[in-house]
Amino acid sequence: MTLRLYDTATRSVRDFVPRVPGQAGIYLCGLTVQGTPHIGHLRSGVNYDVLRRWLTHSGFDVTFVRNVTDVDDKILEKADEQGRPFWAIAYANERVLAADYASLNVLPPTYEPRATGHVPDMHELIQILIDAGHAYAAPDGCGDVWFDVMSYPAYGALSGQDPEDMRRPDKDDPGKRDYRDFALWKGVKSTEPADASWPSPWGRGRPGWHIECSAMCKRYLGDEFDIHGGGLDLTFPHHENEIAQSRAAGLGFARYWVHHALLNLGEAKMSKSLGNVIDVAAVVAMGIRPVELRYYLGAPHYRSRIDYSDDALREAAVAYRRIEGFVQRAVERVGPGEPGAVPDAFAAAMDDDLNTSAGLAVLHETMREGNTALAAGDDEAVRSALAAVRSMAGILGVDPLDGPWTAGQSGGDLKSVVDALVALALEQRAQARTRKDWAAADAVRDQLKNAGVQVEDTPAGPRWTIGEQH
RNA sequence: GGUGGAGUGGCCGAGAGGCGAGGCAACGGCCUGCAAAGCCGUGUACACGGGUUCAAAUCCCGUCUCCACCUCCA
Repeated sequence: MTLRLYDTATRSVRDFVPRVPGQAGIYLCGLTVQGTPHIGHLRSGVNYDVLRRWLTHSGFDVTFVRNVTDVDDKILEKADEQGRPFWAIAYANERVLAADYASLNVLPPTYEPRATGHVPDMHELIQILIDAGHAYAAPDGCGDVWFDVMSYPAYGALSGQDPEDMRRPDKDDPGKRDYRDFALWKGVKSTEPADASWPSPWGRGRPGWHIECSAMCKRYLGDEFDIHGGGLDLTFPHHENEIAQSRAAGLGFARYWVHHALLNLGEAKMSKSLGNVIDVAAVVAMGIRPVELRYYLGAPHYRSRIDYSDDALREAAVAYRRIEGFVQRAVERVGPGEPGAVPDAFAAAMDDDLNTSAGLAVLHETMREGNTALAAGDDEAVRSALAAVRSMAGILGVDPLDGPWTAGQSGGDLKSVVDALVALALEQRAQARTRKDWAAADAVRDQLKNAGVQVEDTPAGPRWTIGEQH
């Protein structure tokens, strides 16, 4: 079995053949840190984290690079509004992003380069393009450098756009030769802060948006690499421009283009400018834990649009708690064990363009067998179901026993104190039950419930959990 | 106007020519003092209108509705 991925460039599902056998280089367009992330942004991180985990599971040595765009028009705008340095704003937002990713168990990338740290790499690439006749500095000496779109015949191939059909903007930039040309380097303007510009052969300025990705791909993944990912909304112009720049500069660039669908809220994609935004904090305020949010974001296929709703999110949380419940009960019975091999059907689903929904169906079926084994007291079957469930959940990044959600959960001293108190209460309940004094027994259970402790009777005696049912 | 995509049972959500993915909810049953959890069973869904085919949710034609991109955007 080999992984098959949908490649935007060819509009087809293709076998994944790495450039170097056994290795995979992935570049994911990260965020422009002009604000704090919402859950739509986070979907991107989750989707590619699953791709990365699956490749790793499949035996690949994965180099995963996700950039941070830390200087752009909007960040400078915010800096101006707030009277703070642009870099302070960018970095603060980057920290929130990192914390959100961590809370969702999105693994840190192999490297996370920032645009501002790669200005010389960009200059190098821009000079190559100028020398090759694919770029030019604006004749008025303002410092802008433009890419000459019509000099690159394949322009539009990735996104299926015909340059002839492209809308002409209302106002043309006077420095451009053609309205389709895009900026490689932006000359500093008098209104912009001095600390947001860098020297260059064409005058002080800052990076055009697209060039940073081309430069960082080259630096960390080489002239040609395996997979370039990003949101569907980046296909044009961003990725189209990246290809044009890189190929025009003689680089092989990405061999596969993977785009994930967006998350909509109320008939439009979630975005700050529309104000239809939900972030991790808002989700947590609903009583949904980050792991449950991850399950929600990762369960639909990555190329399917998610129409966000509170109800769907809550439902996903319930589904996840079922998995968690099985794992807890199984662990109580046979111990955590180790994540084991993945069922063939799961592997087939994942190899089929990362069909996480079909994979989840396999997980649920395995879990049902595990529950049956639990009821039958077949420890061997419980062990193997647990191992399989854990490894499948692990690939999706939601193994209940592995992730930031397990940190501090054992609770140390507090846990043993609670354990003792609950045991005391359960002992009274047991005595009441022996007397068949159901009212007294149920009163104990109800009181525990009010305190946040759920009691369930099992063949092996009562077990209790804290605060999972809602 | 151009480009790409979507409309699946009460809800979420896979599938893409032929045995009803999976989850949530509901109902019936088993288990239980009761409950919870779990297990078993029940639903004949594929926007609409035509067509191709022995067979269509899946292919073709047309219609409607929606989304994304063509400007910054995960």
